[in-house]
Amino acid sequence: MARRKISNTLALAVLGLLREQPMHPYEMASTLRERHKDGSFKINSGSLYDTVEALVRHGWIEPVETAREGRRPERTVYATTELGQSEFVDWIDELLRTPVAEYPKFMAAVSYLGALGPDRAAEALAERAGHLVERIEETGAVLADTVGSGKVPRLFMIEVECALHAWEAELAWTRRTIDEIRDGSLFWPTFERTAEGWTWSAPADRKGTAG
Amino acid sequence: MARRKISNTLALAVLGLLREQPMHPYEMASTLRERHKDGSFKINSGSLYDTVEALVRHGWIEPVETAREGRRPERTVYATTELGQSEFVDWIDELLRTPVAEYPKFMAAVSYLGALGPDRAAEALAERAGHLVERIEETGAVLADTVGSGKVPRLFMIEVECALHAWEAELAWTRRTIDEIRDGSLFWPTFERTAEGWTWSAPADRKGTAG
DNA sequence: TGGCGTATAGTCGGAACCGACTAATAGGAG
DNA sequence: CTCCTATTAGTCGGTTCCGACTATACGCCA
Repeated sequence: MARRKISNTLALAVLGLLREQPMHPYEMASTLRERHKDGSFKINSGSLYDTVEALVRHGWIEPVETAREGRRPERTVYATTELGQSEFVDWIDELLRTPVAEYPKFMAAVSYLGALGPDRAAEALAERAGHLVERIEETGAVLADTVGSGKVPRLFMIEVECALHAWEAELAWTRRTIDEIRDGSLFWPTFERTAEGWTWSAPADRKGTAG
Repeated sequence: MARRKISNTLALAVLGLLREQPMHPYEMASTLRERHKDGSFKINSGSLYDTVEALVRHGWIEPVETAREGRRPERTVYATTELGQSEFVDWIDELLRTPVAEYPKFMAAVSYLGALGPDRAAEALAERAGHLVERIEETGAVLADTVGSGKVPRLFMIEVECALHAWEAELAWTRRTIDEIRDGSLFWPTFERTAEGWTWSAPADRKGTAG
């Protein structure tokens, strides 16, 4: 399976917007922010203009007008091509069907949870849990104010619900892990170097060896 | 809060490994794979060597030996410095405490779920659910074979449990959403351009408009 | 014994990404 | 009316990242 020509999902957002109307890049960025899509797409001016150029190179979008108001910088307005629209749909389809490996920073840190020792680890996770609660509340408020009040159809913000669900799961895992650390059910081994390699202390008289 | 000097978490993995023993980069990569840490860290030879160089530049690790066997390419063996070790712990602490925005591809695709239409969307999500089930089963088998059989302390693979939990949550959301699409409880509006902007069809006689 | 596949170890050039910067205008405070 | 800030619009250069590539050595089967 050949890799996609463009992999930055910001390009997906651009194609999605241009389905509605021709637009210039700056307007794309502000529209995405207005619609709270900046939680799903990393909007960065530099990347955005690079992405738009790449889309033009592949013939998925094309410039339709370059206007100038006063002596402000020129604005180039883009529109999608038919190729762009069909690629848009195919791309979404593929992204939905096939899970790909992601490498969240949190997972990396959890990998070395042991390095903090049980007390500091539990404390750090507790702080994270607090931040997650805030984030979940804020997101809930946003949903209430948009979908909840009927301003926006639910389908148009379904990804926010999805993210919310993911954070709730992370919060649940975090809390459970804090409890397991505190009540000792997550055993905390200690390392030691021996002649044959590494040894760690084990609960219930079990001894393990590696290397 | 100043940004970290090194942001690639692969550097974290390197620091973690060198805590045990001096090593050369190739060995780091194979050790990480052996320990199933390649699900939490994106291991890429190019990035790895770049990362190691960056760590040396910052004084977090240092070369301790350059050996050569036969006419094979030279191997440079590295060890951590004390600075490196303290940065390692601080970095983990920070990553655990502070959630940062991540932009998974799935979230991007879900943002434009509407573009597929209800039938294709449900079908695509169903395929994903199948892949997730496989992945969850495989991961469960790995855990059973390592932690379950007492070969490895649970703490050393805790991030695998964390990832498993996240996939299970994603699977649950995916299944729920498929159901909601199929039974019509996730209403699927249609767009139309009017003089004043955009209009979408709404359930129960409600009409929405956007600028 | 010669040829093929795999493991070892690392290099390199280009693509992608980022965020600080420029520069003009509009809007409000005093 | 002038100064200050926010908004609009986009540019640019440096860093990071990636994966295809090189090159040697080893095992094994025919």
